[in-house]
Amino acid sequence: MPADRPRPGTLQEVAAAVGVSAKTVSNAFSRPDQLSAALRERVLATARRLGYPGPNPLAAGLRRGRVGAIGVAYDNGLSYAFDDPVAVALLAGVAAAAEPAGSGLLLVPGSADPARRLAAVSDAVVDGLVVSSVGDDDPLLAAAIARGLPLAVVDQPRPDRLAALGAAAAPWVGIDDRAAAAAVAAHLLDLGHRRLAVVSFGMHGDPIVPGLVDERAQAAATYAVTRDRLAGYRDAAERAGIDWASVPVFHGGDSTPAVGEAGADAVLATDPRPTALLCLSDRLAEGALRAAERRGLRVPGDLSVAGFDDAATAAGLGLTTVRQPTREKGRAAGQALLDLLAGRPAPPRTPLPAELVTRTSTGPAS
Amino acid sequence: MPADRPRPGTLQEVAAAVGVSAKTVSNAFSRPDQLSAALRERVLATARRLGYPGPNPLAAGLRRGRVGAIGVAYDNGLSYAFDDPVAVALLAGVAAAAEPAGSGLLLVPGSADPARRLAAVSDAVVDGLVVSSVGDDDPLLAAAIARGLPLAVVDQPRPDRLAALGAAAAPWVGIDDRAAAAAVAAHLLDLGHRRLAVVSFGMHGDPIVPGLVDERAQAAATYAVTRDRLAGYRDAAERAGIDWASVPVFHGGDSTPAVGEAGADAVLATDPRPTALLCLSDRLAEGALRAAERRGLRVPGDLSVAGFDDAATAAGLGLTTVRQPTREKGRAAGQALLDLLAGRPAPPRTPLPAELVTRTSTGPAS
DNA sequence: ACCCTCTTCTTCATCGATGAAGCCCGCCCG
DNA sequence: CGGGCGGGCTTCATCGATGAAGAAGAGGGT
Repeated sequence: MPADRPRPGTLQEVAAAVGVSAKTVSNAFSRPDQLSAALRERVLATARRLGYPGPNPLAAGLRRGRVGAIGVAYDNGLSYAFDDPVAVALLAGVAAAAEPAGSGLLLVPGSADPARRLAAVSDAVVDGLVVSSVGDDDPLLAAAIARGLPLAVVDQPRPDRLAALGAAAAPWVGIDDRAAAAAVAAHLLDLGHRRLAVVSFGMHGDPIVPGLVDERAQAAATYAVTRDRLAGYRDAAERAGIDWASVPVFHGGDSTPAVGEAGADAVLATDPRPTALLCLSDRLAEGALRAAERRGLRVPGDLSVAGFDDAATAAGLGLTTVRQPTREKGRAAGQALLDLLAGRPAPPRTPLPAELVTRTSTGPAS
Repeated sequence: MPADRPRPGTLQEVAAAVGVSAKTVSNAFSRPDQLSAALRERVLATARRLGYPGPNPLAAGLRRGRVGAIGVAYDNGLSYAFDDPVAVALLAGVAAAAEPAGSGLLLVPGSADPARRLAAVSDAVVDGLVVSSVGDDDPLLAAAIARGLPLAVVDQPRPDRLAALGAAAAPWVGIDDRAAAAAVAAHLLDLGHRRLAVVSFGMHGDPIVPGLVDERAQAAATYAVTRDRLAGYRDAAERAGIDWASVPVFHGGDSTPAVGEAGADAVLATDPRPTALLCLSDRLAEGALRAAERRGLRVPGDLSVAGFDDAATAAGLGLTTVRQPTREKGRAAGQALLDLLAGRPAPPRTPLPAELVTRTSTGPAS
C-alpha cells in the first residue's frame, strides 16, 4: 500500500480557520508587505497550528509560471556523468551558478532509448534547461525547443545548428574545438611525428560499432565537438603535408578508459605503426596509456599520447592535453540561463579560452 | 526584457482544433489505450501541426499528485558536494536508482542560512526526498516532514530521531558508525599507540569556531555521525585503558583537506605530541598528511594517520581507513524512496557493512 | 429480440494556488 | 470640507491538466 501520509492541508483551510480570504493567507507567506504584521502573524500561527507547511510549490509554480529550478540534460545519462570527472566539473559549475540564485538543479534522466530521453525532457518540471554535449539531431533538443524552454547550451549543438532548429536565441558556451585540436596536433607534428593516429569518442547518437572510420564518416558526425576536433587535427596534419586519409581514426562509444584502450589497440595494430596518438579526451588517453604499457611501449620514447580537457587526473598521468575551463563552462551556461529567465540580457557567445598544456606523455619522434 | 518565447499552446486548443474533448487529447498523450489508434494519430498530428509539445508537466503533476522527480537535500550546499568525491559517489548512487526508473533528480540548493535551506525544501517540486547527512535539528528536515514528503535518509538523522520529529516511518541507510570508528581506533591501539588525537568535521549546523573541544561538546553534537564516530573512538580508547579526557579532539568545519591540515596542526601542537591521528574522513586525513609532511614527520614512522570512508583517493595516499559503500548507500536510499512512492514495501533498515582497510599510513608506535 | 459487456469518448469537478483589479476606509492636504 | 492617495483586504478569473463516472453505440451470447 502507498504510504498513507496525512494530506498537508490547503491555503483555503487556513483561510477559513483565520477568517480571511485565501489570497491573504497566500500573501502572508509570499508577500509580507501586502498585509499588516499583526494579521500576518495570526495567519502564520494558525498555519503552524494546523500543520500547514506553506503553499504547495507545484500549484504556486503552475500559477506563477516558474518553479525555481533549472534542468541539466546531458547526452550520456546520469550514471555515466557521475563517473566522468569532466562531466562532474561541468555540473559543479552549473550548481555554482544555481545555488546562490536559490535555484534547484534538476538532473534529467538519460536513456539509450531516444524516445525515453525525449519524454524525460518533455516531463521535466523546470524553468529552463542547460543542454550539454547533445547531438545535432537528438530528439531531446527538439522536445526542449517545442516546449519553448529557455535554453543555454554547452559545447554542442553549435549556435548555427540551434538556430536552424528554430530555437529562440540561446546562449552558447564552449571553446574553439577546431583550433584547440589543431594546436595539439601541431605540437606533435612539431616534435617530428609523421605517423599520427586518432582515438575518438562518439560521433553520433546512434548505436556505435567500434572500429576505424573513413573521412566521409568523420565529416558526417552529428556531434559537433567530435567533428570539429577531427577537423582541427586534420587542418594541422594537412598543413604539415600529411595525407589525412592515411591517418587511422578509431571511433569508439563513450569517453572511457576502456574505449581508449581498445582504440589504442586498434590503431597501434595498423602498419606502419603510429608514433603519436591524438585522443579526444583525457579519459580516452588514460586508456591509451594503459594499452601502451601493456604492449611494452615506452611513453613518450616509443609513443607519444595526447589527450583533451585537462581533467583532474591528467597532471598525475603526465598527460599532454588541451586545458579547457570545464567548470567555468558550466557556471557560465548556468548563469546565462538564469539571466535569461530573469529577463537580464544574456551574455554574448564568446568562446572561452583553451590552451595547450605539454607534459611528459609527448616527446620527439624516434 | 524577458525572452518573449511563444506560448506552447494548451490541450484545449488542440482539442478544439481536432473537434474532440480535452480529455481525449489528454488520453492521446498519456493513455493510448483509451482511444482508437486512428483518432489518436489524428490528435497527435494536429498537435504537431500546432506546435503543441504535449501536456504541461507542471499542470499534469498538480493534478496527478506526482511530478516524476525525487530530490536530494544535502547538509552542505551543492558547491561543496561536487568537490567532495564521497558526496559525488553518493549522488551517483542515487542517480543510478533514479535513472532507470525514469525519475529526475532535483538537487536542492543549500545555503549557510537556515531559513533559505528551509525555503529550498519547502519550494522543491519533488515527489520525495533523499536526505543526506543532515543535523538532528536542521530546519530543512522539519520542513520536509511538515510537507509530508516521503523521505529516505542516509546516515543522519538516525531513525529514532526521525521518529521523534514525527516523521512517517522513513527508510534509513547507513553503517554502524560507532562500531566502525571503534575498529580503526582499536587498530591503532593494537599497534601500540597510546597518545591518540582526533580531527573531526562539523558536529552541528551552527557556525563553528575551529579548535579543541571537550567531552561535553562532543556528546552534544547534533550530527549523529560525528557523535557516534567520536563515541566509537572513545569506546576503543577506554577499553585500552586510555582516559578519553586526555585525547585532544579538534573540531573544524567542513570535511576538507584544509580543515584537516589545520586540525592536525592544532593537535600536533599539544604536549605530549600524539603519535596517531584519527580523522573522521579521508579528506581530513589528506590534509593531516600534508601537515605531517610540512612538519617533517614521517608517516607512519613518526605519526600514524587514519581516515574514514575509503574515498577514491585513499588508496593512492596509502591511507588506512574504513571502507563504507558510499555509492551503494545512495543507490539503496534512492531505491527505497522510489519503492515507497510506488507503494512497494520499502526494505528494512539493515546497516550496510563497513570494514577496516589497513594501508601504509599506520604503523607501530615508536 | 433482449440483455450484457466493451470500446470510445464526454462531462464534471477538482488539483492548490496567485495576478489583476476593485473596494473601503482613514489620512493628509489645500 | 472635499478630493486624492495609499494601506489593507477581498473578489474574480485563471494557470493547464486529469480522475471518476457516465453516455452512446457496437458487438456477442442466448
